[in-house]
Amino acid sequence: MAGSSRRPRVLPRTFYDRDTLTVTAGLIGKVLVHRTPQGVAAGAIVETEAYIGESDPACHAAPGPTRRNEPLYGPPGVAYVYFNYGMHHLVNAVTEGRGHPAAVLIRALEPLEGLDLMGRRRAAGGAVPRTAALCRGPGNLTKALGISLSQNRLRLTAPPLSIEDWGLPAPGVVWGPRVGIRVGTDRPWRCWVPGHPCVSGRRGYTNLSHHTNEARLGPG
DNA sequence: CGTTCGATGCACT
DNA sequence: GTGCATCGAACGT
Repeated sequence: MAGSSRRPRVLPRTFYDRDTLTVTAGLIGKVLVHRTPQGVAAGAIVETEAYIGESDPACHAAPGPTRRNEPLYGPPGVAYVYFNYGMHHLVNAVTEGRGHPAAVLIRALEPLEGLDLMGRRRAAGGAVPRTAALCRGPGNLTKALGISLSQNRLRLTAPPLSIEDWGLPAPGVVWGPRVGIRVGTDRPWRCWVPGHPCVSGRRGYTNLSHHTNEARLGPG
């Protein structure tokens, strides 16, 4: 089998330098990896959302260039991390870029490596979440992987923070409205693996497409 | 099962 | 001063 010798391959910048919805779906099944002195933490991406351009009212680029959203205007393949609600860090992969500000929010991972480390980071005095919940939700996955503003603007095409192809089978995906936003909710730019227990939202199987009328096989 | 609501810090107007 | 690309506990049905 040719695949048996396949080594993890870091996605090149050209992967991100494409239509954002293509990247949004393409990232499903790829692996987000953070290598730190504490150890390696990695998980397969199972849920993403696209934020595209100044005309998208939910995109941070909507007000035009500001100090915070500057990475969106830079080259693709870079991490855009920001701090929200006074306690959560959210990580995006910049796409297109170069004057066309857009990014893919990474919303959930299936934990693959460094589960103990993730559990320690998530517990923080409390109980350790079960495995499926370690990286469920954009705020939870950054905590589990140790991603904060220190990782803002890092290239995703090289360690310590990278997105890689580990040769996992490409899962089927569905599309639906983005969640957690108050504007731009009409755009079906959320992409996820239907029924996957690590997808955010009320329990894994409430995310089956037949429960979400707007869900489709394509973003429209 | 469902919905509401407080925590908490910072970018932006 | 306002409003968050959230989370989880605390409630109501």
